[in-house]
Amino acid sequence: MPSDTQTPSLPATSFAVLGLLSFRPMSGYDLKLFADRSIGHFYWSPAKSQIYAELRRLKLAELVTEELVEQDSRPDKRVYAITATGRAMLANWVSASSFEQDVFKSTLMLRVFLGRSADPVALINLLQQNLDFENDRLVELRGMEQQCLVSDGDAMFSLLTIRAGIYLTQAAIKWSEESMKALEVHAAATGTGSTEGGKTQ
Amino acid sequence: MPSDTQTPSLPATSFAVLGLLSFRPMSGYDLKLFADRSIGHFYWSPAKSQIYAELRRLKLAELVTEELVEQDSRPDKRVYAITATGRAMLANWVSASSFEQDVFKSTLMLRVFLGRSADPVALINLLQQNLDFENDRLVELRGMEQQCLVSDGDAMFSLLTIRAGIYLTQAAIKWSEESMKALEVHAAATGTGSTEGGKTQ
DNA sequence: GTCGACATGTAACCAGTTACATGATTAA
DNA sequence: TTAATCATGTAACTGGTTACATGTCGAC
Repeated sequence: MPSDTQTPSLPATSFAVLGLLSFRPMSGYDLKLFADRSIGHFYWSPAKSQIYAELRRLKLAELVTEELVEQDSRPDKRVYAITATGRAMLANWVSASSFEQDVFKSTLMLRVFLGRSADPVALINLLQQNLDFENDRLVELRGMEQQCLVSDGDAMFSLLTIRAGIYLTQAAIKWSEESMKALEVHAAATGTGSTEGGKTQ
Repeated sequence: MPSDTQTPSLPATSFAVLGLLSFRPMSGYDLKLFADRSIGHFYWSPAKSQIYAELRRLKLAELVTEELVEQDSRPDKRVYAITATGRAMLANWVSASSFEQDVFKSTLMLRVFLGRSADPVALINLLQQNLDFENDRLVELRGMEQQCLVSDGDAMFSLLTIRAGIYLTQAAIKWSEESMKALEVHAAATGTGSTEGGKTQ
């Protein structure tokens, strides 16, 4: 029936915001906090300026309603709630029959690819930084995984995305370790780096 | 010595192009082809319009030189070559002491996170699509890995980035399979999908 | 003569970020 | 009074994409 009455084709970001509002009505401020600690962990966190922009757009498209809530112990705020149309649009987008390619860009990988133009030791340092970072991230994700496991109810979908983060992080850790080893062998073989003289800066 | 005589702070894309030119001089057209089959496999492939734009920028910054090459069997072309300054800038960027966060955005993960708003069966189909895609990709990467292993010389850095792709893809495959299973159990438990009546569209 | 590879670009647009700007309320 | 949290936005910019536009040359 609805076929293409309208397909303004909103970007994924809009659906991210709309999707968060499907959990409960929120203000832009709340949304930013909620986004950072939910989809922020696997996807990304839009800047607050963008969240406010998305809310205006969603309101214009009548996918959410805006209500001015006056508070006495805090500044007034605008609370947004998803509409029936919004829920329908959301369900439609989430259950789409095909999906966009992932976007993945790693300047670390680019640097490694261009490694012949670099000091191997510097590259090893970068990989160590990355390893530390990914290890921390893994601990954090493990904590979140536990929280999901003890909670009941809707936690399943969160759990799945956390698991994605865990597997991806494990892969990154494995890669960093392996690459560091390879570069150490390479540095030793070509005699670059620490064995060499000064060259501090 | 050079400290900060200039740090125009070019984006990673500029260094990607500059880095490719460090292998050999190329035209914009060549660069696009080369990018797609090198950094395109792990990082991303800039649109050709952007490559030409980057070349203009790099030329302006005197990191590359432009030479008009007249051809008789083909249209004339502009061939770009990295300069000494360019090589220095590149080496500096590649061996930086810190690096930018990876950019990773997956609308599939977003959809899974918002899965409670969707038909589980549709979600399972999406995961199956993803699984097929990642499996193909893994085969492709394995092929590239073999090519690196049989070739000698500079192949090491390529090999490392291919391995990154392999580990990441394996993680994605594991996740897709696991998530599909979880969603099937969920669909069966809540009685959504195939057991239900019509609801074709 | 027209198709495909080679070759280079422009214009319009859009998603998204950072920095800036404002202001209420409360607790220290 | 001053800092922190709550709260909402604007302006300027940039990185990047798609669609469009143009043209050479060789092969069929």
